[in-house]
Amino acid sequence: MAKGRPKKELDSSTESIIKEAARKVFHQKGYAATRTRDIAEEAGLNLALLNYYFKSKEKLFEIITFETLFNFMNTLGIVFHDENSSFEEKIEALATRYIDFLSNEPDIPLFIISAVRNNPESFANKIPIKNMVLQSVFYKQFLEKSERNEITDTNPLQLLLNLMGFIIFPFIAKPIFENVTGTKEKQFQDMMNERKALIPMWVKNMIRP
Amino acid sequence: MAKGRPKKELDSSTESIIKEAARKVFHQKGYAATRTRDIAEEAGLNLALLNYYFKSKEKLFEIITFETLFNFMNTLGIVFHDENSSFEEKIEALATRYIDFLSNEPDIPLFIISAVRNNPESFANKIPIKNMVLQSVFYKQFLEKSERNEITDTNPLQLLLNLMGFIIFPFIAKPIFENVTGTKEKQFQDMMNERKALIPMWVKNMIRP
DNA sequence: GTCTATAGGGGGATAGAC
DNA sequence: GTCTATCCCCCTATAGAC
Repeated sequence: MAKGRPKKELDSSTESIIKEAARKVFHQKGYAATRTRDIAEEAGLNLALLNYYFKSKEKLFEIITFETLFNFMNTLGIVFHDENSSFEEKIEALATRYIDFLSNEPDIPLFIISAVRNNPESFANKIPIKNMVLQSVFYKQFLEKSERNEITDTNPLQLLLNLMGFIIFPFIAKPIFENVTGTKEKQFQDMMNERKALIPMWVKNMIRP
Repeated sequence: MAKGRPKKELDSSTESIIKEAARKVFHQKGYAATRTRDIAEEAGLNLALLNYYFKSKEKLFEIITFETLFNFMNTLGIVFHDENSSFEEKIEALATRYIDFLSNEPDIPLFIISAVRNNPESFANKIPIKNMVLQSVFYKQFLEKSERNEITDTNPLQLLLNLMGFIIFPFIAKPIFENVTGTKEKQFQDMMNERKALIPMWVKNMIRP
């Protein structure tokens, strides 16, 4: 375990150090506002090394964007395609996993949304997200429920939007929310953990009031 | 009506033209990614005029940010403080107004969120949003309902988060959503209009399942 | 591979003519 | 008030020493 080279990341090669630094800074500030100097400084390395390993700021950004997006969507894919869990279990798993994930990396939603917005076409081509959702076990389970009249005519796309909104929106709105309500970091986190149980309930009430 | 000078905007003074152009470009691309040259071009005017009227890119951005934020929060304030409407009516009014508003200006949520994120302290000082929510008629009506046991112990902050998420999240997620589901502009807009009636229902189910 | 030094270009801001 | 021309800094990228 100590000997076998780790399959990914966390090795201390210069390349990985730069990538980690780039990830951090890009996630925080987005493409336009980050300077390559910020990344070099964050990495504790010289600016010239970025170009040596990654050719340009843009290439480096593309790599980070792809990995971030893939990572994010993969979590969704794994849960959505699980043959051995019920519809309800999937919702609970999704809420729990993503809330834990986003609690550690709250900048990711805004980063992804901005990246896609600035480059919608490249996004569509790189990751087969369409299939990830519309051909998932989750989606099929929803349609089956609907056919068995266990659902009071709810548009599945509205449901999907709300489900993802329940999970993601608080992290996006966090800075404003904390300002408006006077909530502090810890309270916010408590609320997010509360939502792991609340979201499945809300979704249930939504499809079967 | 034609003679009385309009109280605000839409006059064709150079200053207003620049501001409108700045609003458009800043909303679309954010601070870091817009060049003052973009704004000048959008306005059909010379670059030097921006500095003549607004001193610097940063000052111009501050003005746009303040006005955008004020405008957005004001809509919320008006609805939340209405003494003559019920709790349920307020939710419906909020959904309808904001969905119409955001349908015309879908870039605003992301703009505001990014602006606040990059400058949280200046945000808190400029607009008394805290009072706007926590001392609103809306909030009081919620607490009264809660005391009369018309609500099955729902955290008001969770409700607030969900209500705003129902309205705002779709517009933030729009580029990704359209990609993932293959939805087109018109379908998306139909879904948003559908939500004007759905949101009050969802909220109702949330506090009284 | 890693550094220092610098080229090269872009973008915010201003001088000065009209 | 509005324009053209230009300054000058900052940032990305690269050349070249070690």
